[in-house]
Amino acid sequence: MAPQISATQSRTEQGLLANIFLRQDTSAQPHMGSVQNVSQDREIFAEGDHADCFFKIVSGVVRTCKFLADGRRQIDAFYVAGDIFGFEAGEDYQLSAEAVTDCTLIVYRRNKIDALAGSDKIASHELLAFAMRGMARAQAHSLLLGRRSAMEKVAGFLLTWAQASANRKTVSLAMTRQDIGDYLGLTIETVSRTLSQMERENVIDLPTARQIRVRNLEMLEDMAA
Amino acid sequence: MAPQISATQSRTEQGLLANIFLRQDTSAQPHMGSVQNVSQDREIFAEGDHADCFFKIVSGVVRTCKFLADGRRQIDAFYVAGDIFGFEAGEDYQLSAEAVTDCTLIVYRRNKIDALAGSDKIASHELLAFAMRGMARAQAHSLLLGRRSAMEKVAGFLLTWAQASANRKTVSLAMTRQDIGDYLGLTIETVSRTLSQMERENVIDLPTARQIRVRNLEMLEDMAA
DNA sequence: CGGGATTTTGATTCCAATCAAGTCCGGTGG
DNA sequence: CCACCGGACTTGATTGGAATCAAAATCCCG
Repeated sequence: MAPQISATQSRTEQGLLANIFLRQDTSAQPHMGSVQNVSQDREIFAEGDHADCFFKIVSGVVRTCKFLADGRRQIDAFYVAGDIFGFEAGEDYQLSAEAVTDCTLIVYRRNKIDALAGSDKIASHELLAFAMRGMARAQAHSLLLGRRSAMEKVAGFLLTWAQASANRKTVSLAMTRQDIGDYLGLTIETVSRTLSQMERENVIDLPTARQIRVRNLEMLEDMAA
Repeated sequence: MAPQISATQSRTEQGLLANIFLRQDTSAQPHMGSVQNVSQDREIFAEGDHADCFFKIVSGVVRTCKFLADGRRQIDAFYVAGDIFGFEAGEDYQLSAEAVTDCTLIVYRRNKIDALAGSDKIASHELLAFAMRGMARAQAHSLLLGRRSAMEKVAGFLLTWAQASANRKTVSLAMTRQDIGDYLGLTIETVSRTLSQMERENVIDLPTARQIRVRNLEMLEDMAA
């Protein structure tokens, strides 16, 4: 199976990085990255596993998360088509990764990276840019979690997805309320109530639970504070 | 606002600094980094400033933070001697940086980095490692903020500093309760109450407000969940 | 010492969690 | 096609933990 990446490739920062690894990858060099399908809710890797691979998403949505002793789950990030995840500083994965939806992934062996980073000027530069943007993403998440109301968190979350969405008016959420709650540090009930309240205030429409139409973007931005 | 640095020294740094950037620097290359002193609570750079410099701490503590419209402040990170901060992916700083204590910093011009990253294998490799560690740090902060009790947050915070501290038994906090609260998403009252409760439970001693002696590390680790 | 900032402690309020029913699909089989 | 099932979601009532409001105690630093 030949990686079908062109459709999502041009997307954002990570597309740049992908160019490095994938520019010669049509099907002639399967060792550069093999394709793997993962079905919904399946684990891709677990916290503590040896991090010998990293992944690029062709299609689908992935979450990375940690599980606490008492069963609580915290989601660190969601990744969509074009994004790279599982790229670790140390030997082992610090987080687990799971498929939010059925996914198609390209798997890369990690050992190639060190070689590339040292030998290829452009590659090393873009690797650095990728890591820096990962840092910025994690920082943005921290800022979304600290001392903010449920309304501000949910509004911020929706804005992120609205911005990523091609059509800014309607956002399709691949994840459940539980996923959103575990990402924002809220319960499913609070997420649901907050969305309902936004609907009552004519900021959004909820045609279905997973479809969100932004009626008043400006008001939504104000809510995110 | 421009970096208001009560500054003076401009000697070359001699080895305290990033081994990568300066490993060949004995005294022959003063252009590599100048030294600056910043006094307590002074701003080092502001969110939105053009990010033409980054910094390495020789001594003192620095916080990076964001200010919300209503005056709330969120601290993203604390940096101590040896740490590098202000290293940005984009053109501008995403956060402000302020001196928690009087600080001595080494200032690097950012444009040198792109050159280094491309031309020097070892430098580019270590730059990448730095960025990846920054990502891991930001992720750890997110995990500390999401759906955790005040007790868990404060315990986690203390553990971080206890681990960094040479003598693990006594932690000297450079920052105020307000700083800790703004880092953990708690009020000063809650931070104070939580520390008091830990003292009542014989987990820590508080000889002074800023000195914390860990009496029962294991219990503290349990509290961090 | 003295005075202001920082920290601690106390009383009350409020937002989100928890507990508890419902409701709404989306799929499946009769 | 439709009735039913089960999971996901919404809504309601109550509780609980941290915020807020308020005041006292302590620590610096001159």
